[in-house]
Amino acid sequence: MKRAKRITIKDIAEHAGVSKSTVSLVLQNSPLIPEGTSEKVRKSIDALGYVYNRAAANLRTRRSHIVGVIISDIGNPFFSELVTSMENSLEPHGIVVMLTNIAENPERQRKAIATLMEHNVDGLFLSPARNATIDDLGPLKNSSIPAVFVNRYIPDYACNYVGGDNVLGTRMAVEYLLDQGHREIAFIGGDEGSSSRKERVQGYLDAFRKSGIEPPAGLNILTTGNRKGGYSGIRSLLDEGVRPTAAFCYNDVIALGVMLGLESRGIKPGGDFAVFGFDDISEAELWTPSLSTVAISPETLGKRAAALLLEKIENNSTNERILVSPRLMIRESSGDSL
Amino acid sequence: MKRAKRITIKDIAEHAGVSKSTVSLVLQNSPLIPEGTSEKVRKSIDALGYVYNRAAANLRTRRSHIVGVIISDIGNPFFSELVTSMENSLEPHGIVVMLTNIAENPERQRKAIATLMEHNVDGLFLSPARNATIDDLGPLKNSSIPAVFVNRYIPDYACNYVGGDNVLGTRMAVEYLLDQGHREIAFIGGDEGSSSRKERVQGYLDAFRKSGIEPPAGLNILTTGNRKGGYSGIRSLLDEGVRPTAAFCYNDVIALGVMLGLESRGIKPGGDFAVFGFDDISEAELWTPSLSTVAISPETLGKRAAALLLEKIENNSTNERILVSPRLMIRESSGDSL
DNA sequence: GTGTTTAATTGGAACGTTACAATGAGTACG
DNA sequence: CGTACTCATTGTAACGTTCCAATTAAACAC
Repeated sequence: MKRAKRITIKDIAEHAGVSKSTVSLVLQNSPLIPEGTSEKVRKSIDALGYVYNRAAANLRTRRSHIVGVIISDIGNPFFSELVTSMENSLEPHGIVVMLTNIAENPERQRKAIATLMEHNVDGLFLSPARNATIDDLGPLKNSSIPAVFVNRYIPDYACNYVGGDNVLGTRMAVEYLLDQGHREIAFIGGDEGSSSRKERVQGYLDAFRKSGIEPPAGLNILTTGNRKGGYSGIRSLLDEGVRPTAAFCYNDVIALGVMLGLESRGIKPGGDFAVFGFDDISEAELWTPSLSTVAISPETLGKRAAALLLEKIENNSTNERILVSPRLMIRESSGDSL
Repeated sequence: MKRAKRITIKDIAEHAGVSKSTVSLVLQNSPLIPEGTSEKVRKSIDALGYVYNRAAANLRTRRSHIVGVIISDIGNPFFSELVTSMENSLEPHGIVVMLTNIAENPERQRKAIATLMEHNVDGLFLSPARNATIDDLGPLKNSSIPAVFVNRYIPDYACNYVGGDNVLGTRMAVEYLLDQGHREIAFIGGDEGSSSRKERVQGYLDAFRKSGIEPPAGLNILTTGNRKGGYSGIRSLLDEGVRPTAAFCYNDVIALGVMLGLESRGIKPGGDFAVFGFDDISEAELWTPSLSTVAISPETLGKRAAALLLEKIENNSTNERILVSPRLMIRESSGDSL
């Protein structure tokens, strides 16, 4: 079956009795073209069912109107909300999103970057895989294409960055717990090496230090970043006989798992035990008990990131680093004071 | 700032002392090229930091290696899992995904289709907006580009389709509830006009009919498709004084809302009241009580859809309609028999 | 009328790749 | 030694746009 011949600008030029240059000008609605001509051309466009070929135009203009989005783990609702927000902010500018999920795999990240660059993206959002290093940036690292790192960044690599203020957010939450009278506060979850975990631990320690209280020992544990991680994390902690009164969790998903784990041991989160999360994913509010958490709205993050990238695409100036301040969402899971 | 001159196939041809045709052949690792030459070329590629320009190639080959994905609502985890699965199946084929979220808006759907077609996608996945009609397909409807409708389709429009078997799945669930002794079974949620709601209602009625039982009146209500919809839906039903003993919900998200709504009225889902969902999103299993539901795994759906689209891209044959059979996931929320 | 300005239109060279037909250099055969 | 092959390589015309310089047409001033 012969592939149907594509209708091109040239065909519609013939049909309308003008040159292809004129058609091109109409397409970009240039002020040079008087109403009469452009209407004639538009009629031919409808008549022949022409569809614009952006790839061809791209070749000439060096602007693809595509941005790449590389996400470490779309399974996580935080990231899917983030992507949605980016897409929403970009769509009005006629920019379309190429999405790649790398499932925390540096190898895939590398490949994704290469592929997106081959597709000529105008810019790139990158939420790098955990443990990714400069080498996992592939051809991006000595290219001039605008990139914005979101939510995570790569140590020792100068870049545009938009993220929540991890240190501040965690400190606020832990200070809140301290105010409530808690002392044995566990830090649960996340895995080593991620920059944001480091920052959150930092905030956790800062809160103690600023209050002149010695942080408890043996209560800082690593887990995988999903519900199961939180679930088994808290259980193994309890199994060791340690009995904290509160837990600050690396993120909401883990916190939900922690709550399930507590319940499975007959401990009532929000009643007997205070639980704090981080992210404010949409489940947080609707869970029973509702989850107290540090809100860095993925929506704001996406908006800021989009604005920043658009600006960098326009005029590629120096790198910027934007920290959006978190808000404390106090709900049922953090309970009343002791 | 002058935009850095792009390194092209021509530059590396010069550098390697061959013609650009040869370089092109190396790039496609053609068997015509002996090891020596290709190695020489590859060295130049590394040395100059060349990156392949797919848009240019595309112009010649008419294959973009892009597929478009249009999703009615990515906020819904079912769809984000679906997208993830598609992306995973496509990535090994060197195909990249262009994602557009249309937020159930037919206007945006139309625009999305047009934009993706301008970008020359090799194929299209489409989960159409509710109430979308043939007209909302824009240029797609008389184009020959392979499209696969997923999870929803447009009435009276011949197309490739991959979806769960809504009728069967719902019938299985409602038959289960009937077996348990329930008679006053509500059908909650979804909004009118969506084809999948119609099918699920169909299955609901079929179950009654096949058992020779008259379906209850006044228990079939519409809601918005999110948690809030389920929450307020069941509450307003209870407010009217109706007292069903079980609810089949249009989807899991609504079912979770229904459970919250029941609890807010002192009714214990799983104990006093049986709740069934549809979709088996990942929360279903982890909620308390865990949600009984009809599982159409978005992962399988995505895989099947990807396979189908790939095949259609290879050889555009006649339309196919694939229904994947659901599985019943019996968990706590459907309780014990009455 | 002629010359000058302004407004519309157009030809053709890019953009970076691939595909095809053509060329050249070996090698083998009779 | 000429012919016929094979194997590597290459020149060049596409692909569908945009952009620039050039052309034509129309409008105006004197």
